[in-house]
Amino acid sequence: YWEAAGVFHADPERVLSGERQPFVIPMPPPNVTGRLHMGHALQDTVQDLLVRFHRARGFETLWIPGTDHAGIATQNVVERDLRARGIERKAIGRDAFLEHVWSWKAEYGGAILEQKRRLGDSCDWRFERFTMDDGLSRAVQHTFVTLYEQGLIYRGDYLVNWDPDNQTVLSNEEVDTVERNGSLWTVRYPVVDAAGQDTGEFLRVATTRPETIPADVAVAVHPDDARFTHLVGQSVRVPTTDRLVPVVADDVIKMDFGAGALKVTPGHSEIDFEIGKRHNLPVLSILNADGSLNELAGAYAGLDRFVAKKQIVKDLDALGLLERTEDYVVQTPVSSRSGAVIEPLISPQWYVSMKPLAEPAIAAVKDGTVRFHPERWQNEYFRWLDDVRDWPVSRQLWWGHRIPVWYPTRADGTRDEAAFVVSVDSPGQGFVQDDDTLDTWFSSWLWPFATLGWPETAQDGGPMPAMKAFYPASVLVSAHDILFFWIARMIMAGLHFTGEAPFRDVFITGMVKDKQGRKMSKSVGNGIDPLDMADQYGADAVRFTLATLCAQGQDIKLDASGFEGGRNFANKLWNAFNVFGRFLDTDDAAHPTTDVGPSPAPESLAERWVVTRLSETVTAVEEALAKYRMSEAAQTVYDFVWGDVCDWFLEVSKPAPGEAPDARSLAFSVGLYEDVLRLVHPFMPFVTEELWWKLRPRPAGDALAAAAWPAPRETFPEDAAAFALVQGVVTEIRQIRAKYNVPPGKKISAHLTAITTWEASGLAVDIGSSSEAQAYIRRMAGVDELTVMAGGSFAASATAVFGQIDIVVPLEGMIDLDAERARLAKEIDAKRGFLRSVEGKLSNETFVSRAPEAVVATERQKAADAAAQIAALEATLADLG
RNA sequence: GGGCCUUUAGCUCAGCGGUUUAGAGCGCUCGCCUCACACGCGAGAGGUCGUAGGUUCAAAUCCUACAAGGCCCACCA
Repeated sequence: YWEAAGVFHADPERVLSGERQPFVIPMPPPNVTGRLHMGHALQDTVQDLLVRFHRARGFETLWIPGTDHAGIATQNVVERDLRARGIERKAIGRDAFLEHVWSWKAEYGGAILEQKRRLGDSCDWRFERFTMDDGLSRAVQHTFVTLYEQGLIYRGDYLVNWDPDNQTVLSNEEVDTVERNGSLWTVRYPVVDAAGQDTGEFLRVATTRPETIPADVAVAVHPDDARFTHLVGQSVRVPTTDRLVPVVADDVIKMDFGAGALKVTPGHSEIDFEIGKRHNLPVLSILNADGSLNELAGAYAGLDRFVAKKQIVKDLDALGLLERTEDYVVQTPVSSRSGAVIEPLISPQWYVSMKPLAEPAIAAVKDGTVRFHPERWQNEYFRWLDDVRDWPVSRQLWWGHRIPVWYPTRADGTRDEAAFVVSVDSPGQGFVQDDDTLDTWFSSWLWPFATLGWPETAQDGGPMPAMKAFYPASVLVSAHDILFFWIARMIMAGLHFTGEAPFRDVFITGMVKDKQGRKMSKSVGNGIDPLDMADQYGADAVRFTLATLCAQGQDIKLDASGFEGGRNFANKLWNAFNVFGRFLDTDDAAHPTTDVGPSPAPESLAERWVVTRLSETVTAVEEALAKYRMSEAAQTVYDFVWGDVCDWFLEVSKPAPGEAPDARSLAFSVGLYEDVLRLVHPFMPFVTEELWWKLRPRPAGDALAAAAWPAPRETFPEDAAAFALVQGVVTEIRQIRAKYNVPPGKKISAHLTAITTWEASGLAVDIGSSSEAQAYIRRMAGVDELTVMAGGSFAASATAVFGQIDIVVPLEGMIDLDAERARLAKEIDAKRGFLRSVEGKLSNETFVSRAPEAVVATERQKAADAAAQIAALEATLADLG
């Protein structure tokens, strides 16, 4: 219904005309292969909460949905799928394979967004984008060419992280380091003289990777290491290959580690690569793309790297060159995708120069253009950007944006790699395109603006209307695991290509963990499926519970039973409606047939109290959401609905058994409940929408999802205080009843003597003359005979009379005059101290200028309240005197 | 090796630029199928705020050190 009515549509015109302010969230696009997990559910709950809240407040609100083509992940899924049907990717070739991927995408690619709709995500689905659709693809090509022209993309032979399983390069961020049990071998390298003869001396080298020995080009020692100074400049014989390599001195060598000497293998190790550059050493690469050894490895050629390792150790031992084998925990790099052990490998790849992009991105966060919530994540962000490395963007995959680089073909059919042309379209006949595709993040980093039409331009040459109206976005909601992959890069791309940061706020949610604090994962089987939970408890329950748990920045330990709380709350909301709703005239579809009319002004004490509480709650929720305190907002709503509306308002105002409410109070209840539904709707859209239609007959299209946030209502502080006093008296009497085991149905008599402090402290409540207050007390505390004496005596008591026994019980805490004076004096003292501190804060210029306005206003209010309370307390004390 | 986070009730956690009696949910105890709701109602028990110092009229909150647990980054072969 919502979607059919276009409730979630955002219209650029309303922003461009100045009619409305925009509020925009770009949804982090999930992988097309993905299935909704709890992390999505959490982030979507937060996003939808913010989106519905702003929509209700009159913002032109746009939540842009979409999916990511997810290069490696998708290629693997489809490849596996095909293999199960006996089809090999390489056998069918690139074009046929891509056709399979596209048809796979057509069939299954929409699943995750469907799942998000079940959660009630209020996206404008007309804006749905896919990172490989035409528009985004053009943006990607354009970006690559532009960066190349600006000198920010280059091709080079560098050591890359090679995944032999997927046979592609990975960025550093895609590589995890895990500890594995391995060995540290000490190997003897025979020292040779100038004539190439063994001197009989050995240089001992420690290594965890003996399979790379055939690629050694030197042995390095520390220049200050007296043990080896005589060897520097000499040569050693590389075991198993008998090549002669020099001994070099380099101060990165740690003298106290292993044997104090390092075998230098620039083709297969990062530090060695650096050492090699410093000493002008050649680079030997002995690995094939699939992880087997090549012909340079001599006898080991063709063996898999792990087999070769064992074989070489065995051979070294046989040659008498293996001195020692120790158990050793090896820090092993593995692919975060495939789990394969990563090999550092020399290979030609395309790189983006990151330093020039990083500098403006750092500045944008330093000067507050982009703000992180919680703030501490900016430190992580700076740490990464300060030390950012160039980004290898080419991937040896078929599924992705093909690199817009073209090579001329020579007469013999080979390509001239040196004469490449960088261009979106083919330069013409005789050119072939680079085989590689771009890293999947190379499209996602353009997401906030490429989804709005960038780099297309309007007729007048300016940005497209959607771009003009909805860029930059308001907030980005994500978890910290893609801070570097995505968030930082989006900020860089936004600033570089559009001149503006792509969003103002970044809200980083915690990660959802299992009950024991472990990451939820398929392999461990500890995941809780949000859709199962939605089936079991309802989507609203899932949403509300997640909002409740979404405290700023903390990871969330989730237990499936937690959703019961959300379910119970939804149920409470529903049942509360019945208290008055069952008195409405309805048709067969349970929809009201007559309108009870506009909500009348509050009359009774309870009505004036509840309206006041509503206003306070609305303000509190607004403040909490402005600060991204989701759990606090949810808690505030919960307390108001359950604690105030249900436990008190409905209990004191509902009709007695067998009676019906009068028309006026029914109209009041309907009006109040409408506001309650407006308030709860962003958290629980489904139940509230359903109930919305049960309150009044409404014209089609008058959906709650399109309705306004509760309008400010008049507040009645004195009545609110009076009602609070009634609550206090009721609670006191209930305690007495519980203490003396008075049966619940038994009516008792109560005699109250009001004490002066109530009056003097500004709460001028004369229960004795308020028949309303007395009625509430009778009803809520099970009292039939109630007598009240106002003022005069400071001894207050309630007398409970039941059966044959009379008991006189003092109302606790209200009798001892001296204690009362002391308490008052202490309270005045504390209040004065408090007032001093608030005034101090307010006179602090940095605080006043830097804190949000709402916070300063709250502080001023606190000061005013405190001053008033001090005056009241002093009056009371004087009165007691 | 650097950096960050956490430590508050039996459990999971709030507690925000220090100030009233440190809160919630779940669990627990007692009493209730009271005509919206037992997915509920009423009343309760339960806390040396990790430890030790310091600043302050005042500290769970700010500072220092320590302890325990977790996370991120980094080229000890």
